[in-house]
Amino acid sequence: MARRRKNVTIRDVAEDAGVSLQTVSRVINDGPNVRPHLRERVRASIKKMGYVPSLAAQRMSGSRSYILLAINDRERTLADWRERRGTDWVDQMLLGGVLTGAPHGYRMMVELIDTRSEHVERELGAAISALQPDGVILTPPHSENPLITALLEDRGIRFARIGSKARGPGIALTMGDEGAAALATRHLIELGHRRIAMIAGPEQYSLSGWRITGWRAALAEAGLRDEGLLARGDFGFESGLAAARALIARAPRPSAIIASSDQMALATLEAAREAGLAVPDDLSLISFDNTPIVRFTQPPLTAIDQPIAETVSRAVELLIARDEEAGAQGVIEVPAALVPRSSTAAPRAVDRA
Amino acid sequence: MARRRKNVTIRDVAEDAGVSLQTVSRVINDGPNVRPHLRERVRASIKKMGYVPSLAAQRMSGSRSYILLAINDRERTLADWRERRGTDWVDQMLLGGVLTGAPHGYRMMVELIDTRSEHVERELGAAISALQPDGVILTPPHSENPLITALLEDRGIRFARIGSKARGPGIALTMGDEGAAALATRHLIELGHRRIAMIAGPEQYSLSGWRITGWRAALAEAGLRDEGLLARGDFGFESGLAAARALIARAPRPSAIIASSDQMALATLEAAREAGLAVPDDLSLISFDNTPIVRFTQPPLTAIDQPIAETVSRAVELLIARDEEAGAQGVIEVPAALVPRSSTAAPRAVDRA
DNA sequence: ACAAGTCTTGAGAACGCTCTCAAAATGCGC
DNA sequence: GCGCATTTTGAGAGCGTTCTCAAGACTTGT
Repeated sequence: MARRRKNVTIRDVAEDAGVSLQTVSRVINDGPNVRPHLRERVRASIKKMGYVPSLAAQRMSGSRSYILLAINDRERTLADWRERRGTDWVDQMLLGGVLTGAPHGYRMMVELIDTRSEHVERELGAAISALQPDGVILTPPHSENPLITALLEDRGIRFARIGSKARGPGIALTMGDEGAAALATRHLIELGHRRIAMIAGPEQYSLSGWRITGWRAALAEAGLRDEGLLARGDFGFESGLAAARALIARAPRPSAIIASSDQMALATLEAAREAGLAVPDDLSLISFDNTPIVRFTQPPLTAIDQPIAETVSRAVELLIARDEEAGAQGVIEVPAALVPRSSTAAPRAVDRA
Repeated sequence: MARRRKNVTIRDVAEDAGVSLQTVSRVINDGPNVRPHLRERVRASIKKMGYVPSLAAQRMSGSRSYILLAINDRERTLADWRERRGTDWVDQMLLGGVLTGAPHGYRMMVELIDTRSEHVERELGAAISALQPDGVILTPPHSENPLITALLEDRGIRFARIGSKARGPGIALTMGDEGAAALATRHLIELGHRRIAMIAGPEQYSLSGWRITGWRAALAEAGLRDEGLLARGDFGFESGLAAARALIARAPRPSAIIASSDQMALATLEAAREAGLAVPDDLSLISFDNTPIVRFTQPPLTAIDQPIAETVSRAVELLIARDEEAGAQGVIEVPAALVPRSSTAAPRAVDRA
C-alpha cells in the first residue's frame, strides 16, 4: 500500500500560480500586502490543486500549531467510565470545539487524564511537549488543579478553565452553577415546596460548593432555611442512591430533591421507588446535566441543561483570538437553563403543612 | 504570556548525554545498533530533561506521523446529535483508541463528518492533507462509503472499517451483527417466544442487513419464520416509535421485539406503554448498543453490548503494526455479548398459543 | 522629474526530527 | 595479530512551512 499520490505542497501551488512560495503563504494566512489579482490567482491554484497546508509543517516553522488540546477526566476502566460519568461531555466538547475551530483551521485533540494519578503533571507535560498546542481547555476537576495550571503557566500556554469561577491564570468560563441551582430551587419554591433537599457533588469540585450556595440563596430569598437537607455524592449512581435514601429517611421528609448529576438523579428515582414514593406526586426531582438519559426515564426528569458545547465553543473562540484581556475580564458565564419535564409538580397538601 | 521555558529538543539531550543527535534518535525509536551503555546514558538524559519528541518534527522528517484519525458521523445540530445517536461512540472510541495507541506514541484525533453532505470527500481529503495520519478508523456508515475508501486507497493510507463485513480495501472489523442478532433471537426462543419481531436500522448501514440475516437464521433453526415481523427505523427515537407502533398493531401481535438501537428500544418501551402492554410480561424487548441509558429504564433492558472500545483497540493495534496481512485475513470479529436484564421473560400463556 | 517614503515580492535561514550514507570501531577466523 | 565482515557512530541533507530581511515596484509631495 504505497503512497500513490504525493501530497500537494505549497511549492506546487507557487509554481502553478507563477509566484513565489512566500506569496502563497501570505494568501493562506490572509496576510497583508498582496495585490488583489495575485491573491485571486493563488486562491484559484489552491482550489484547483486541492492544496491544504500540512499542520506539521506549519507548526514547525510558525509560532502556531493550530491544535487545541482538551483535557478530560479518565476513568480507569470502561465500567467506571459508564458508572460514574454517564455524561456526554466528550461528545459535546467535540461538537462545540470542532465546529468552532474548523473555520479558523484549528483542530482539537482530546487527552484523557486520570485526576487521581500522581502522574498528572507528567502525562500532561508529555502531551504538551508532543503536540505543542496553541491552547488547552480544562474541564472539571482539572480546571482548578494547581499542579496543572502552574504547569501551563510555566510553559506559557494559554488555557481555559471550564466550570470554574476562581480568578487566576487562564480564562475562566462557568456555566453559572450558583445561578442554575438557584433557578432549580426557585422553580420548586414556586410550585409550593418548602423542604427542598440537595444532593451535592464532591468537595473536590468547586462547582459543588457554588451549587450549594445558589440553593441556600434561593431558599433564603423565600424566607426558608436549608434544614440540613444536604447530602453528598461523587456524581455516580451508587453514591446517589445512598444520599437519596438518607434524605428520604429524614423526618419530616423533603418534598423535593435537587440532584447534582443525572446519575444521582436516576438513583434518587430508584430510592423513591424503594420507599414507595411517587415522582412527582410524593417527591419532586430536578437533575443536573440533562444528558439524553433523563428524557426517557419514568417520569422524564426536569433538568438543568449544561451548555457544554456552547461553553467550549466560546472557550475556543477566545483561545484562538489570543485575546489577552479575556483572562482579565474575569469570569465568563454561559448560563445554564432549566428544562421542565414531568418530575416536578406541586407537593401534596399534607407535605405543604 | 510569553513562552517561558523553551522546549527541550533532541539536540539538548544529545549534548547532555555526550552523543550525536542521531544516536538519541535511535534510542527514541528503539532502533538497532546502539551499545547498551550508551543507550542507558541517553535514556537517563531523556528522563532527566523531560524530553518528549515533537510530533510535528517527527512527522516532518520521518515517514510516520504518529496520528490516527477516527471518522465519526456528525449530526448537523446538537439536538439532532442527541436525538439520533444517544450512543457513546465517541467516548468509547477514545477510550479504546487512546489507551491502546498511547504506549506506542500514537495519538488519536476525531473528525466529525456529515455523511449526508456532498462534501464528504473534500472534508476528509482536507483532514488527511492537514494531518497526514498513519491510519484512519472508519465507523458506520462511513465504513462502506466507496467515495471514502477510494480516497483513502488513492492516498495510500491504511484504514480500518468498523462494523463492516465487506471484504475490500482496508481492514474490516465487525462486532458480529449477524451472530449478535441470532444470539438475541435464540434467547427469546428459549424463553418460549414464537412471534419475534425486529426493528432494523436503515438500509444504508450494511449491519442492518446482517442483523436481519441473523434474526431469520435463528428463527429458522427453531423451525420458525419471520412472519413479516420486520420494521425499519433510522436508529432515532421517533422512527423507532413509528416502527414499534406498527409492529404492536399487528394481529396476532408479536410477543417480543428486538430493536436495533437503544433509542429505538426506548421508543418501543413508550409504544408498549401507550398500548397498555407491560414489559416484559406482555412484550419482551431486547436492545442493541447497551449505552448507559438502558440500565435505568423501567424495566432495565436486556441488551446486546457492542464492544466498541475493544474493537477500536484492536483496529489501532493492527494499524500501528502495519500488519500487511491483516486486510487479507478477511474480517476480524470482536463478538458482541448479550447482557440479560429485566425486559425479557417468558411470554404469557395466551401468547404462546 | 526627483527624493523619500510605502507597498509588494522574493530569497534564504530556521524549526526539530529522521533518512541516507560514509567513517570509525569492533568482532571473527585463521 | 592480520584482513575481512559486521556493528556502531556521526555528518549532512531534507521534510513543508513561516520568519526575517533585503530588493524592487509603486506612490506621493514638491
